[in-house]
Amino acid sequence: MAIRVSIFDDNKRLLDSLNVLIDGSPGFQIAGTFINCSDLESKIEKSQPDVILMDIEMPGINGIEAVKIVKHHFPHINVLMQTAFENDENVFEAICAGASGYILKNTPPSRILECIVEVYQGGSPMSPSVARKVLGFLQKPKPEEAKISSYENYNLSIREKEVLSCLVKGMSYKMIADNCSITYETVRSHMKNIYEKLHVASMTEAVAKAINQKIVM
Amino acid sequence: MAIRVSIFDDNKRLLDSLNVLIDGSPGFQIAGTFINCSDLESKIEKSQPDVILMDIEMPGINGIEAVKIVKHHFPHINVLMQTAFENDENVFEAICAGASGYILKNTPPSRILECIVEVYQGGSPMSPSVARKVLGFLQKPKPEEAKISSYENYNLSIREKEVLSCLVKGMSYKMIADNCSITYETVRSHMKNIYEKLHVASMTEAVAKAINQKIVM
DNA sequence: AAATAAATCCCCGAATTAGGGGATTTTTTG
DNA sequence: CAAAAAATCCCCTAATTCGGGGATTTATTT
Repeated sequence: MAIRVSIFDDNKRLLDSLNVLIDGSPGFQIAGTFINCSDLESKIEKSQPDVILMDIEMPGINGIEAVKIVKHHFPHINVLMQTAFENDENVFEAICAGASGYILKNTPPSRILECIVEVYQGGSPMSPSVARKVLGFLQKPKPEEAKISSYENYNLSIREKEVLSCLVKGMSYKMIADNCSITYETVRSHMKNIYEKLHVASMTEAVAKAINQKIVM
Repeated sequence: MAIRVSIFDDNKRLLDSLNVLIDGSPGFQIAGTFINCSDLESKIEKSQPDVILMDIEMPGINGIEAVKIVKHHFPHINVLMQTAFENDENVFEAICAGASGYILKNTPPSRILECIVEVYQGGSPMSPSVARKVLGFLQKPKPEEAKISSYENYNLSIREKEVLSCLVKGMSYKMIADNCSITYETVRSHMKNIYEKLHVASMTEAVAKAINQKIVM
């Protein structure tokens, strides 16, 4: 049984050549070709595709919005994104939106067919340069965390961090005192030091800074 | 100039066949073949590879540990991981460790050569099924966030959100009143409503919840 | 048109926090 | 070992926040 493919691309010429390519290849069948995403759901319901080939740059509803809609209403349909430009935000957003693959428009026709099959089989073909960006998203978080904890080291003492984390949980001085088995006055003392080290002057500021700067987890 | 490739694989037979494949292909050159990662740094220094083909499952230092060492001492060398099993943890860890590509052992020889070139050129070739897992890592966090903002909709009014965001910035009631051009008492009134909607009873709790639940940005 | 929600304002008293002073005892470290 | 840092405790006053009451004027929705 042939893989049914619907294509969304505002470039009429490209749309046609993809149509010819896919429909003319054994094992593939064009379910529908569309130059925009208006009335997207009915277009999909009528064409009943197994795989959608989606251009990112489109007037009106763009490819990323479209993927969100598709995955929301037809989660079983796998979407292969196609783009001329590979900028970080687009790649990231498309993936988060639920795209199953991401290839560049300069991908050779034979490879496009392979990618459609791979997507259909549950894989996620990506152009190597796109894949590198994707790996970057996963690898980045590491150094950032390192930066935060090394760059802005407020060098709070262990007790101070403990008190601060109690504060973030919403405890009052009294509760913190109880929790840490120290007196109210000691809590106050720690708080004063925390304020000085964090350069803040209120509980709320301290909490906000503690969370945002990931001083406490 | 040929791409210099070093291979690490504990399977002697596979190592030999990869050696023959790569060294026998134009544009490629074997820099070294090794059945384990002991004394890794000197092995790399002596062989001077452009790309490393690294098996994950190895006795002693495994492939993931090895990547970490490689990327730490020779960040310019791109590592292509190769594995028989594609379990989530390995994929994730290898990527975080700094691997540039990740292919399965059943990848056909011609494709392996392509992948080496892609890695060498700064791309990140991945077997489609691996890529799908990688996308999964990025897509997972989303639904959580979506849950938080849709599931737990505290339906704060616009003014309440405004007040809350001032609070998160560390403002006092007075400052908020000034900032929003309302009286101190109105701020209090909003705060009471916020506390009720958020199910909290102090500024600190409100701030912590606002940040953690991403109610304000 | 009536009901609901949002936004605004007011008062009181009790509780909590902030800022300014201290001081003592452990640890840690040069 | 001496100096520095961390952790503990205390008092006073001023400022701020919290939990109860209210009330009025706009939107918004039904």
